[in-house]
Amino acid sequence: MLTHDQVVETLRLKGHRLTPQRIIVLSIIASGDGHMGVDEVFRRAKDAYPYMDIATVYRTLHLFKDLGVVTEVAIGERLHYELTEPGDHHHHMVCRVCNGAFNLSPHYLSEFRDTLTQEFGFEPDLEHFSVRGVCAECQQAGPAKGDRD
Amino acid sequence: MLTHDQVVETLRLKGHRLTPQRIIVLSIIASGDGHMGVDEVFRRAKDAYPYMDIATVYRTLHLFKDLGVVTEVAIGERLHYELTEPGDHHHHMVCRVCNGAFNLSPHYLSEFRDTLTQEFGFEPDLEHFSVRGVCAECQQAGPAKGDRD
DNA sequence: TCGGTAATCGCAACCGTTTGCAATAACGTG
DNA sequence: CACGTTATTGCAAACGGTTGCGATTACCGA
Repeated sequence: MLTHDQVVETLRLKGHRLTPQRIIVLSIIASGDGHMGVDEVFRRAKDAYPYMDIATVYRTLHLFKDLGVVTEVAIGERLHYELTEPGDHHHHMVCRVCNGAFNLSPHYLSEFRDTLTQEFGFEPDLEHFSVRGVCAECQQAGPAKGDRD
Repeated sequence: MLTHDQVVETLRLKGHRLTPQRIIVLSIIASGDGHMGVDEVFRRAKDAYPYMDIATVYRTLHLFKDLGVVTEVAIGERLHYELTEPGDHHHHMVCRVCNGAFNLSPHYLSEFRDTLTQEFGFEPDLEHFSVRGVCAECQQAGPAKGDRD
């Protein structure tokens, strides 16, 4: 997991300013133990700094994403964010029942990528690939209730 | 491709009403030669019937999707719709440069699905899978200009 | 053919997210 | 350390999409 200092360094290197708002958003994401929704980041950020605006949270998260500092994960319809783990690039399987996110090694996608490239010359964007479905646990717990959406 | 009568029959069977608005939306999608964005459906529908509301278009498209009459395709950030081709269930590769949508046989995904199921017990939702990327043509045309987004 | 009833509609308000803009403030330079 | 430049902010308006609601209307049965 990236350290606070590494993130600060990344900002400086790319010529971005180190504002209190960015530090707050960063520390909030770092303090969570996994992916976090925009609304939760905003709520906590506003606690820490009442003038914080939701637009700033969005802009900061997008900046961090572009810098590779945070990773975007689609949970249900909403995007969540987590600190990037350098050297542990992975995709996600997201359970539509419990909203749990499970890591998926890129290795499982390389075959698929190769097929598309070779068969169709199509170069897929798979960097932030995630696939929805139902995890093993929820399949055992849920089927009696009728496979509803 | 589904015929007008087949769609009407599907509506009746499930107890949905055959309103002018639904007929208009249906005929608009049927008249296009591929996927169509919500805004285009709305524009044409309003031409045909000026009171047409965007909410009605959305509700109608969602209904048609639930009934399996139309298929939803994610083009860029927006959803597009096309008449379902029964017996020709396929996925899409969508080019992020030209926004073209190319069909992808389910066969190319079955291996991926099996892997997830066997390795993780995860049952992925792949019915409306689509993958973004760059098509062969745009790769040849574009690289000189710098692989921008 | 004519109601009665519930599905559907148009409208307006709302949601989460993005964008334009003027005010603010981070940071390099002198 | 003070200054000027310019990225960044907070705010408000706009965006695409959804939802609640009262008015309308398709459809069934009499």
